[in-house]
Amino acid sequence: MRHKSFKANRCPVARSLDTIGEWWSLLIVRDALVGIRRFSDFQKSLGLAKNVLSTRLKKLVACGIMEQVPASDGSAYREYALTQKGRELFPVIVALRQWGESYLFSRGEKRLQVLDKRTGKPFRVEVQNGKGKILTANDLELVTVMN
Amino acid sequence: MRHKSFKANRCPVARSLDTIGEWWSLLIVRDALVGIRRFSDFQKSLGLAKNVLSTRLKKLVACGIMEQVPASDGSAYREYALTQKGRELFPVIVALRQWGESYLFSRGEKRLQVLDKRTGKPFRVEVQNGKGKILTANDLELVTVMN
DNA sequence: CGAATCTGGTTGCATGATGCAACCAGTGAT
DNA sequence: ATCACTGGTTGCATCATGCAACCAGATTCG
Repeated sequence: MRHKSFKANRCPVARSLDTIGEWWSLLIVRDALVGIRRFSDFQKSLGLAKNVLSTRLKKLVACGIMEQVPASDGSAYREYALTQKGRELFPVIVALRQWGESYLFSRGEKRLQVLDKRTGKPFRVEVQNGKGKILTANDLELVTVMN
Repeated sequence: MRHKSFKANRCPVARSLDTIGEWWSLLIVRDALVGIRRFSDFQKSLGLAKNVLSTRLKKLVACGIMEQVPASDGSAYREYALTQKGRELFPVIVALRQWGESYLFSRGEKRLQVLDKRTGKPFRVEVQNGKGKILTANDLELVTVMN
């Protein structure tokens, strides 16, 4: 049985997961964010089966997160590049990274990190209200709105 | 063949997805964040098979994201509550929500939204460096650090 | 108190998704 | 001209998911 789709769900979180919640999808976006562009490089970096990579890339292209572009080295091959829609998954990746750093590494373990190119300092994500006040899970209230 | 585990991966994003990247897991956390606590309420809200819900909840408890606590109404039943580790997935959920709101709804479509309880205004997540400057995907550089 | 119902699951089964290996056409390098 | 690399596709075995049936203990109803 195919697993359920959340495409028609009213909740944006569910729709997002429907689009990029499959195994590997967000890791492909993560790799793309740090500059990986070619099929074989994604495969080497991620170590996933080629058929699955193929399926995932097709879906990412189909939903406008990535696009196929001519290779940057002038060869006849093509590369995969993030669209604006794909680049805006950046906060999702950073939020996952931040949580993983906090809770899933033991002391002394090596880990990869991203830094601000300019300052060399790590990133943070914060949830804020309009005024720049930092919010936590206790501050939320649920409503339905029209787009 | 069982799908690959990222438990030993150096990348925090991969480890996070290993922990909460399965179908339904983040939606369970989303529901828990807005106050759902009981098995049957999760099932009603999500519409997933009971055996899968059972499996997911067990895993979430096993990895310290949720815990079983006595029912708040004094009955003999037990409820599921988020731990601190679970509540700190809040920015991940908000980031997914924000992206979904931007890209996955047509004009005029109804959608659920979360608001700041106090001000009634929507949340935003922002990626910042230490100084409060807002960053995008172009500002990042990848390094390996020791914990 | 006894029966019905609700809660929180478990078990079996059919089907879809994933990983692996083999294969293949077009491109590029020698 | 040949040989390897790139970017896949196809087939197969196994695992995960959804669905339905079932079940034990707690609660409610009469």
